[in-house]
Amino acid sequence: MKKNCMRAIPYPVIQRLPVYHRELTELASRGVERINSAKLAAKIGITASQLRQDLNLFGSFGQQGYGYNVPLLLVEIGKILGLDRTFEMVLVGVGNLGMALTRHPHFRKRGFTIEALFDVDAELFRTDVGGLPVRPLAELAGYCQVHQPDIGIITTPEEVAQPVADILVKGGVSGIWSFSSTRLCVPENVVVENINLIDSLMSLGFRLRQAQGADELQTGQSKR
Amino acid sequence: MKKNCMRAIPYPVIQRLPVYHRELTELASRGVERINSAKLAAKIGITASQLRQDLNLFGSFGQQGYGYNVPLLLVEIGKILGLDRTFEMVLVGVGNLGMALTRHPHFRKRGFTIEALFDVDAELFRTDVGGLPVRPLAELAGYCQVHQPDIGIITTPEEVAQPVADILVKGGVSGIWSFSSTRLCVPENVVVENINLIDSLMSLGFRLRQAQGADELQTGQSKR
DNA sequence: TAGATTGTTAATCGATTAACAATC
DNA sequence: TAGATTGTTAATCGATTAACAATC
Repeated sequence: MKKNCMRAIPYPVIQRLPVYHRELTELASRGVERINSAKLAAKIGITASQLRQDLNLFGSFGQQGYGYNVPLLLVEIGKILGLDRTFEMVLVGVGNLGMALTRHPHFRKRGFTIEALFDVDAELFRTDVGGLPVRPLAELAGYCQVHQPDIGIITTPEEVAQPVADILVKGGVSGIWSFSSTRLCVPENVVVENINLIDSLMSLGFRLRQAQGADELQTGQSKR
Repeated sequence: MKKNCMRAIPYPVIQRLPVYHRELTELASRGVERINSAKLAAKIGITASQLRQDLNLFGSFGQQGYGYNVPLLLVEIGKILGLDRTFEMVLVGVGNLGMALTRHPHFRKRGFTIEALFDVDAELFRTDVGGLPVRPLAELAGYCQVHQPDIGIITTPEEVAQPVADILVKGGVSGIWSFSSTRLCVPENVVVENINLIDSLMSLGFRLRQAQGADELQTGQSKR
């Protein structure tokens, strides 16, 4: 019983979908057949209301008085997430992080495969990362024309993130997974997902201080 | 003119603070002396209202009719983010990602320094990553007692993320920067910042499909 | 002073939570 | 059938945006 015309899904919901998928995978692997929203939500750390609200954006997968069938719900969420297809990716910037991502085995398992690597450093052209040759950046545009990758991964230095994004966009990728701090300018039909390590660390630093500040207040050692 | 007692800062605000800091750093480096909320907000891609609202959670840093003094605001936000201090970190799990993070030069620049590396793989004990020796995991607890690191970085396989977190918590870290998918159970005084690469990629995949679905609708090629 | 722009209050919007009728 | 639990509507909460008086 699919929902109508798929209105835009709120970003917070999108972020929870992989979490649901992982939890259900775990349950299914343990042979659990059936679960209700209260228990599943508790495992994830959200309310049952929110879980049901989220699922019902996509359809009605449960049954009153019974709950949800684990394997069935797992399949449905997999479909929603597009795990029934594969995404071809190219990676630009074969530094430490780029290499680590290339060698990361988990992406392929979920249907995200890195098909080609690009860099400007001629030293790297001889090397081989995770079984893939490193190609000159100059070949990126041509490669995209021929192979039509879905996603471009940007792990370059800041200064070239935007120009690389431009090449990828011209090359026709539909999505960019960027690890740079630069807010990329791309046409609105291109989706950008950003992972910003420094920002994440700075947020952590802030919250750390805040927590410690709170501790101090509790122990009566406020700074003011 | 500092704000009173620092109520809990909403997480969305915390996430924007590093963005403000970066943009101001850029402006300052170009020698810009003064900026108003409208222009700064436009650069970042938010509303002027939001920017002013955010800043005023921490104090009044601007001046009516003038705007904000760039170097001054930069310093203030640096203080808010705790960039006037350093955070000592230990990293557990010296795989591809762990090594990449260790060699990443930007963290140190912002006051986040990785002081020690731990792993279970005896092969690694001989190697040296970014000038640091890799120590046996068994030494982690002892190391924490002696050196009192602020933050523990977890880049281990999923299965050991929680046990490692437990050791770190016992060792007295105030924050954990985790790259695992496991939702870590820690006492509430310990702050966890999670970066989940697979989830991020799956979100991107979903949005990609959604965007492509929308395109199809536009061109009249809906699937139903 | 007049113009610009903040700090801050009020209005809107969206997401989360609560409640409950529908129904398996 | 009676009990359980969903799907869904209504209420609440929080964050964003708009508006404007204060003021440099």
